[in-house]
Amino acid sequence: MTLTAPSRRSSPAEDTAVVTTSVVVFTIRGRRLELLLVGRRSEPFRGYWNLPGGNVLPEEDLQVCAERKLREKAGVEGVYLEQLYTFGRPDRDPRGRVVTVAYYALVPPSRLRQPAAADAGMVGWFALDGLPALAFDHGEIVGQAHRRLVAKLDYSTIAYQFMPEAFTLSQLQGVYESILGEPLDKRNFRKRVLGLGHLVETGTVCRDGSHRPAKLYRLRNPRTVEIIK
Amino acid sequence: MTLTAPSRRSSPAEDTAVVTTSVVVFTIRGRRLELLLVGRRSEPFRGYWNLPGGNVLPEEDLQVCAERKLREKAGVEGVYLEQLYTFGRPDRDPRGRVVTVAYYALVPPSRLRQPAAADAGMVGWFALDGLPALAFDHGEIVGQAHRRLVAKLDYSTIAYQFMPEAFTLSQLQGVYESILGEPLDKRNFRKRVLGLGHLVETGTVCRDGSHRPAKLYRLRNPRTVEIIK
DNA sequence: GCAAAAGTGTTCCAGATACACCCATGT
DNA sequence: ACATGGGTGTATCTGGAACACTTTTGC
Repeated sequence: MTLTAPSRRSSPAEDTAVVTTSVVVFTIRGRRLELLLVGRRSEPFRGYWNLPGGNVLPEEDLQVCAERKLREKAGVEGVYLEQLYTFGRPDRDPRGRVVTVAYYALVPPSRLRQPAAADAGMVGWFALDGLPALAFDHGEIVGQAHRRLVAKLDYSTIAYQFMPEAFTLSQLQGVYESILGEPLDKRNFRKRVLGLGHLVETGTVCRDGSHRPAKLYRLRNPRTVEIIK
Repeated sequence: MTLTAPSRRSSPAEDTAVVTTSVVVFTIRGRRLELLLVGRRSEPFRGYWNLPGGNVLPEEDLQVCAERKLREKAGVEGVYLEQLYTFGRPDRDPRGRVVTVAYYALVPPSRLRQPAAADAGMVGWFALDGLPALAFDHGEIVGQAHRRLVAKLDYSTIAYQFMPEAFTLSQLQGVYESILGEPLDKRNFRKRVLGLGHLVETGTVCRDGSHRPAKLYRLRNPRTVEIIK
């Protein structure tokens, strides 16, 4: 039934697969939604880009594996990370059976290390609408991650995960507009977002140009994503 | 539960795992949401119930594996089946590293075979609020499946997947009430559901008691689940 | 004629949308 | 003084929620 009895599992390679995690790491830079890719240096798909990821270690939890990849490739920890979908087509990797548990992560641009590469290897940030050809089925994974992100925008507070500790309402609106790809009405946006009561004024302001300073806000409950409406 | 793990079959050399699928098979019988469980005849968790599922075959797609389990244990094909989440805690199976890709399925009660068991083995339908203790982390899987189902109820037409070809609005309302666990207003329900335009009258009626016959409806696009609003 | 479920409209309220001007600052 | 983004209120529309009686049938 669910599992073959241990006694019958004579050949150890039988019914096993390599399990990996891949992470779609999103950030927002310059009002554009971008994601992190890693250049492949070996076959298959040498010279292509793919998502950061790798094998799940024998005693490692799936989520922990994704966190590790995030640390190794993006150099960040403690950011929003959610399981997305599991990809397991038998032919998706020419080397053999590989089942990939995909995650997506949201990184505030303020948390990006300056050389985006943490460990060795070629890594780079790419605008979502301007991706190179991706290895394996990673294009499909990216598409699914983006759809999930857009869907969650309007029934949760997930967008706040792109924000630094303190931020202005205009910055927050910019994040929404970057993900949705369309402009929003300023007054309605502010009315709605303040009406939800998730934000509190810090009391400080942000002066960053020759114009009126903007009030800074912070989350009432940082680190939590709430379902709204 | 106190099983020793003498045959713990982690393969330290290779990062491989046994990959299985498990399926939370929902149906609605007698205005109650029920799901299919299989009795375990061997250790670990002998005598407990668990979800139908089993190893993914070497050349088998994950979804195809779930469909196969659905056929073997529930005796149904072609019903709604969606990937739910992947469970991979290193210690979730005392025999070794097992990564389970969980699915959930919705079966119209009209499609249930009379002896619910297709192949050999003890299987049974259980009301969601009255489940026995489940093996492994299957209780957690069921909880997540139920939450997903409830969430999808009000932004998709997923409930229709429980309906036979032709059905009355009262039957459809009963399905919603069973899943949500609360009564709905008849007029508002009918107004909303007819307003969406997914249903068409068949022209026939259903006489099933000493009262006015009910109009039968069918889906404009059966087999598809649409996102609403 | 009575029991039992089918069928049907209106009012009300809340949340979304559309829309334009003054404010505080740096140069 | 002027350029720049910050900040604010109202009228309207739309979709959801509350709510009770008539209709058709079987017995």
